[in-house]
Amino acid sequence: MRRVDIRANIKVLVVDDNYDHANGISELIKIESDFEVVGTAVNANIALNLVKKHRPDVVLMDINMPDVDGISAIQEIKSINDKIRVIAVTGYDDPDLIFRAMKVGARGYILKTMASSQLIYAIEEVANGKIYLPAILAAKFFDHFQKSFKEDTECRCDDDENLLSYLTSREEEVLELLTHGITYKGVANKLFISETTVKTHVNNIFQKLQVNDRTQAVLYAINHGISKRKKLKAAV
Amino acid sequence: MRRVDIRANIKVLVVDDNYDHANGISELIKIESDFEVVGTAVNANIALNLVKKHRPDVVLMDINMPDVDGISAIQEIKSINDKIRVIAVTGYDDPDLIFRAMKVGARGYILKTMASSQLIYAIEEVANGKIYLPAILAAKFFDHFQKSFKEDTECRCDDDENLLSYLTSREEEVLELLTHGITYKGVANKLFISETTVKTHVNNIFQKLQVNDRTQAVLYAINHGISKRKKLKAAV
DNA sequence: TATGCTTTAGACCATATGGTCTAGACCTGA
DNA sequence: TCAGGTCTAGACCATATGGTCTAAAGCATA
Repeated sequence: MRRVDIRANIKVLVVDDNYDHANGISELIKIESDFEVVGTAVNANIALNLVKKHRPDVVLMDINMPDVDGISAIQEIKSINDKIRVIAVTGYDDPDLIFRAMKVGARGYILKTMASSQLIYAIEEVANGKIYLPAILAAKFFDHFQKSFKEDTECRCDDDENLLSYLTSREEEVLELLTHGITYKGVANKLFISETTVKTHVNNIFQKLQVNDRTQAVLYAINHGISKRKKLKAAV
Repeated sequence: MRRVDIRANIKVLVVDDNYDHANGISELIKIESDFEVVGTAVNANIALNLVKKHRPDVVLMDINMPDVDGISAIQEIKSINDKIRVIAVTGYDDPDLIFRAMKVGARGYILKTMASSQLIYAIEEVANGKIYLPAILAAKFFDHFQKSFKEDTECRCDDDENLLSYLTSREEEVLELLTHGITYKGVANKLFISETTVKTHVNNIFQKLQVNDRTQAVLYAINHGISKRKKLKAAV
């Protein structure tokens, strides 16, 4: 398949709440590329209708900083048809904005200040299944991405060296069962030991985790990852 | 500052559990670039020591698929000095592996099958604060990234069976406090109501959630996202 | 106005839970 | 062999928790 064929087939929808901007971008695309502009929209509703009607390959979605609905609009477009590629267009290179746009499914992020040739290139790349995220923006995205996980792990795992590590294997077993919400009697039956033994274990667990009751112990276990999958399974 | 100056200043540490690979890569870097290879390591411990000793700008970290410790190794290096840039080197382009490597702080991801010129380029880019993630890998990364968030929102909200919706707002409030692991007395104080009222609410909660004790109720609340519901409600 | 739901709160009782102590059996590493 | 940790399990006691019932006050709405 020749390059020209691919280009010619790309259907683009332009969304920008500023009517002049929307038209300007449309014109620019028509002049500087072979893409087919299937429509321009000045708000999310029109955009959604046009998406349903024309099934564009790529949507250029303006996301204004103050009125952040562009993010939700991306989400809605993706929910109509997940295969439609969305490129976020904005004047802001705020890391969190980039992060949120990519999170909800944008495949590209371009600044309005960038050259028009970049826009054309971005559309082509994204239409071909690639990600368009210029170096500076990629760096900001990953900074934010990594920071968000760092905070996550810091407060969950390596904070106080995870008190869970002080538990013996038997105690872990008991605590694991408690996280299913079963009683001492239930634990005793499951482990084939007496109820008083369970109580002994549980008291030791409380000591080690520095908590006062089973609920707190269970919460500690879940928050400090006795097993991340168990958290999801956790009965009831 | 001239380009050559920058290149000459880049200190690289090579980590690969295969001794020959590690040396091979080191030699390659020495021959094909002006970077300074400050050491090669065949395991995480040696790597960490060399990191402390030489403070490299960039660490090329081999992460084997079966023995995924490379991920933890990246984490440890970042905890020693967050400014050190790590590039993950591996034979696998598994989306989850890419995701996890970037998550813990890798600034680049390169496949062993890629050309040596790419490796040199990657080191330079990353040393200069950029992200190195080839188009194909970026696409895989973002697919995984976006999917993980999609599942998150889907599995929590779409079960309209969510018994939490039957709770009154006061009951939700009580349950929310229970998820912090506090006692009836504590809840009573926080809400300025009597302990017996709390008990009444709690009993009603048990009925509605079809559980038998507070632990199960708390587990239900967590697994069915009591906090997320609030956010959604507030938004509407 | 009447009905129903929510929030409040009490009584009464049974049992589960938690705190503390002691102690035997078993295993392991010094 | 001995010390120390783990797992087991009992006693005893205080209190927190849960089950059930009743009921008043406030509020919405049909």
